[in-house]
Amino acid sequence: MSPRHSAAEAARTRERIIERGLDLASVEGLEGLTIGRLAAGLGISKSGLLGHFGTKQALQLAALERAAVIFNAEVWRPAAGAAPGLPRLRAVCDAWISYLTRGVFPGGCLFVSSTFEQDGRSGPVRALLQRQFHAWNRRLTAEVRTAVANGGLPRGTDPAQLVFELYGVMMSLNHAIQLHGDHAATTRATTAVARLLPREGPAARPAQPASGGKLAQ
Amino acid sequence: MSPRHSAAEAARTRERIIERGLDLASVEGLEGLTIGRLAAGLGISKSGLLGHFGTKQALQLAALERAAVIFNAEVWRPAAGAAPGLPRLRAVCDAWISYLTRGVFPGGCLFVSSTFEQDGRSGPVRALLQRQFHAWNRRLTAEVRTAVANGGLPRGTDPAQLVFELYGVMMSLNHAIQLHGDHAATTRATTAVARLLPREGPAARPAQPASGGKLAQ
DNA sequence: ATAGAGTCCGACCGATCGGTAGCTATATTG
DNA sequence: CAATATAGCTACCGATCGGTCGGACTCTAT
Repeated sequence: MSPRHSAAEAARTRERIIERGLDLASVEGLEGLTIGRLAAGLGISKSGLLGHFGTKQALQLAALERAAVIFNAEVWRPAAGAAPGLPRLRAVCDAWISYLTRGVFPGGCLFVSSTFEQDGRSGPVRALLQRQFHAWNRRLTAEVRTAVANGGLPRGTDPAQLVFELYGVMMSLNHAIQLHGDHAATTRATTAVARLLPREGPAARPAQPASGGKLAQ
Repeated sequence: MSPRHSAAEAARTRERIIERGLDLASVEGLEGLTIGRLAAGLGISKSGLLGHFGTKQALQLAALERAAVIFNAEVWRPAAGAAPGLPRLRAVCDAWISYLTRGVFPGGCLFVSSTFEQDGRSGPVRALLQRQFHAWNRRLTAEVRTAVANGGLPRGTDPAQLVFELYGVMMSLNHAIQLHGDHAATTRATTAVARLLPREGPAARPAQPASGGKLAQ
């Protein structure tokens, strides 16, 4: 059969560990990602697994880095082709909602669950999470500023405020899907985003506080 | 000294366990609420602690019930005196924001952290969380309906949509405070709520998508 | 052909997990 | 005062935690 101790296979083993680890972590949390269970699920030994990372913490960090790659591919890349400013912002939100609705991670967005698990602690894992959120924050904020600059959003818009509210929509969506299995929340998230990112004409939409009835598809 | 084995003292011991357990759980999560650490922190033995609850799960459930009492006292009761409908809704949101900002639980709102920890699992703890969220949901939704009925909110308002968005604001606030220590988020949450719950005249406020500049104090 | 590097394993470590058994000390009840 | 109930203790259980160690094995470089 295939060689089981070659260098090429080792890289693939590392991949398998991280991929499976992501699924496990999104359900059980970064702390619940235990080496024994992960190894058993992969059919390898604990020491064989740990040989690739050294410590559990290194494994957690590797999982978070990989999660960022996936998030980027799922949420940012599909929107990268859109025009800078409001159109791209809307594309990002569409992809973001789709990413949460499809359940790319079985236990919900790994960053959301990890955040609420790691806040109140300290150490490299929490520090990495902070940096990752900060980076995503800056990307979104910059895009909002672009939208304001080229007229997509009204001049008085506060970028940090808008990003704060967009985060809220996505967290509420993640919560509704994961705890209640409520898929109607996808529509609500879409509606909320549509109200936060109005159609091109700044004065075109009266923007009811919570638009009911038929949704804005 | 004080008797150490009386029935009256036992009730107080139980109280101490739950109170300390709440603090621990809000930081470490409901799973990280381990019997050994909790007992050590209280200066009692594991078996002495477990005698009050029987199992860890019973302790978790007791902690959640108590958390609901505290949440109720912090968020609902201060607003109960306000006029039904929009005024009470605004009072609830004010109290809610204050509750999150003051850090009543050191690790952030216990329900928020527990939710993201327990989703993807099953069992009585998750079931209780679902029921508690559901109950709070119904309370908020009913209040929104009242506000619509007595003219505080525009007629087309979708209660579930509005509650969904309010949840998002609070989760985003909890996230910003706990992960980033960002207290400017309190102002942003207030701004977001002010836009979701407009002043009495339904057509009085143009409702910019993300009000910048001076905040609505 | 042989030496070295790297992969993976089984066995094991001390610590901690949730939980149990049996006991002592106290409070309450008669 | 005697009997009962119970709060809390020490000591312990099997399971699992993250992690270490030495060796078996495969590949690669010389």
